[in-house]
Amino acid sequence: MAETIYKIGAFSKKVGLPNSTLRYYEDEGLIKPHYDGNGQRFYTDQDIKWIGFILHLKGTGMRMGELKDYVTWRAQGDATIPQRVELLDRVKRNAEDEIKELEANLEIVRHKIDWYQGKLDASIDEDEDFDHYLQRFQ
Amino acid sequence: MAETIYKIGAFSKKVGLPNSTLRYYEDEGLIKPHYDGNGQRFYTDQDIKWIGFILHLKGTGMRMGELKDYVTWRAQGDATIPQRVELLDRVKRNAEDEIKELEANLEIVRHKIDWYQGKLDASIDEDEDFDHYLQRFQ
DNA sequence: TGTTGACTTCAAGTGTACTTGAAGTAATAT
DNA sequence: ATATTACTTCAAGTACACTTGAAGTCAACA
Repeated sequence: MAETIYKIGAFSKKVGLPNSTLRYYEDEGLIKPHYDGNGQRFYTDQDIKWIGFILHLKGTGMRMGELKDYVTWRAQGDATIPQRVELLDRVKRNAEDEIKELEANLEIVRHKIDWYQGKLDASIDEDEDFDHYLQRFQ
Repeated sequence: MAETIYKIGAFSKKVGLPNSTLRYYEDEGLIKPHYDGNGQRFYTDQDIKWIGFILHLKGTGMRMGELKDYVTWRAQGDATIPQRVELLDRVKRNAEDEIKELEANLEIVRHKIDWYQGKLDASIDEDEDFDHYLQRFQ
């Protein structure tokens, strides 16, 4: 089967990122599309996979700078695998911590919602209860 | 027992926010410290609790604008409880979604780490395996 | 052939949540 | 008394990750 190619507009729709972002990522060295005889970019299915992976990494909180490091290391071959693993592992731990924190804060918000809903049924003095409530989280 | 009061420096240490942030929050209407005869702010234990709650709300992703709404509604009394619950509930759902997304992305990163660690043991062709690996997430 | 739409580069602008700096007054410590 | 620290306001600056605008070239279709 022949290789499918995408110009920036088509690729943009395919991966769900605006053209501007694709150019920006290219400027930053995260993607390297090919260029045709007229100087227009085109992308392949390989690029779709790669962008997908980038988005997963970004989705765990990886920064542009770290992503750039990763790309650089990847281009340098297997010798840099330890660095890459270290980076991924740090990002992983950060994401895990973030989830824990989110869960904890979420728990407070859930309690507060419950408390308000109780208040909608039976009218209690707000200030006193709010204090009492908050004391549980100090 | 007499009421403990804190000037901004002491309060800053107590709640873990820089003075500048405390002034900023005040400008934005999130906190209302008292002022002494010399025009200097002071805070009470009430304010500590309130800041604590604010930080929990921010920790779930609530924006300044939403926080301002919340404060405004709170000042307006019980009639605005439905709005407050609606806001908290939206913030709650956003946080839950964010956690789910983080978990999903984290899963990809964990697999990738495992894969790299396998690669450190047995040398496999990177490009082929990377492709194969990525195909599982399309 | 013309016009619409997609593409190009490069610089400047945007939003969010602070953070820093300037310039000065007040309180505390030696 | 004086030096140091804490405080004040207000405006401007910062970081991050894009996003938009200007000014122009190229391609596709009626």
